Amino acid sequence: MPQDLGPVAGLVRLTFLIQTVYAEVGRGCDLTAAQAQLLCTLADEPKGMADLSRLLGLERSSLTGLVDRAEHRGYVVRRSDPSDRRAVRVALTPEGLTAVGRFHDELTVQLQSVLADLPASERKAFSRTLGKLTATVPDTFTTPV
Amino acid sequence: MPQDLGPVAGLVRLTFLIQTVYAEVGRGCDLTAAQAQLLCTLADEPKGMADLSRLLGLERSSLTGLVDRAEHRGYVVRRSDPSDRRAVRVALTPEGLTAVGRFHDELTVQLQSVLADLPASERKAFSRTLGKLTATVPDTFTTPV
DNA sequence: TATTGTTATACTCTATAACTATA
DNA sequence: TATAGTTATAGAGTATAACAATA
Repeated sequence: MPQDLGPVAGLVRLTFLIQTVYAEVGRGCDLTAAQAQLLCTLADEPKGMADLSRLLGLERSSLTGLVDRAEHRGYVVRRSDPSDRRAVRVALTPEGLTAVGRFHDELTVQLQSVLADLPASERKAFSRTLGKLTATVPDTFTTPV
Repeated sequence: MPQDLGPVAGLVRLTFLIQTVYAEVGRGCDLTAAQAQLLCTLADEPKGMADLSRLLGLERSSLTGLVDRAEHRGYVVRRSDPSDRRAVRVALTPEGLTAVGRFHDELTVQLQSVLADLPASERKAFSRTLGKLTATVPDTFTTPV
């Protein structure tokens, strides 16, 4: 019965489902969704506020508070950028790295279980299509270093 | 290059993409994402606060404020439930129906364009898989009456 | 002048806990 | 007692506008 609602409704429903899982896993790691996304974005390397603004799609002023709170919780630090005295580099602390590692692992488990009932061939085809659709989306789920 | 990140990363990226489109379309209709979801959930028929709480995955107390703001903007009204004097029925106003119609149409256009580059057969297979994955997700994107 | 980031402000969203009224 | 909904409170997220410092 829910099969023929069309791809658009399917996209909306899938997004709702993944958001819910994302938020639940975050809560289990004591992270809000926004914080988890921030930490994931920093998983590969430190970034400036302007980079983060572009990658996360947030205004720089919104980011100030987000980074403030993450810093206050000990997950990130602001470092000065030696090559530009206006800029800061936001980097994960060891605690931040641990948190994002846990988040990444648990989210992987949960999302794999969302896909678990699909036949392997269908999962593979689905994955390939996902890759096409998101080719231009910034990667906010890199495996932490 | 982004094709072989695996299905889990693909799901996260797709969700990020759809959320962004959802929020942008909402802004174009002067609706936040939460408000748009509320109105979409009411598109088929009025519902009580407890129903909405379950469908949207929000605490009833959170919903009070969400409905307050939507009511203040003229999109919904609270009506008393003749069969239970504790309960209210939240219903779309004509303005709310118009707003959700505009939102639904524009989101449909934008999401169709996300899928537009897929070959028809691939889009069909993708849609079918979406249906399977979201069979248990409450429908928050019914076509408005 | 343009860019980097912050501050000030306001609004929205959400949760927990305590409450009222009705079933 | 259990359920429907609200209030009080607090914290988080986000945007716009104005600003300071540096490029």
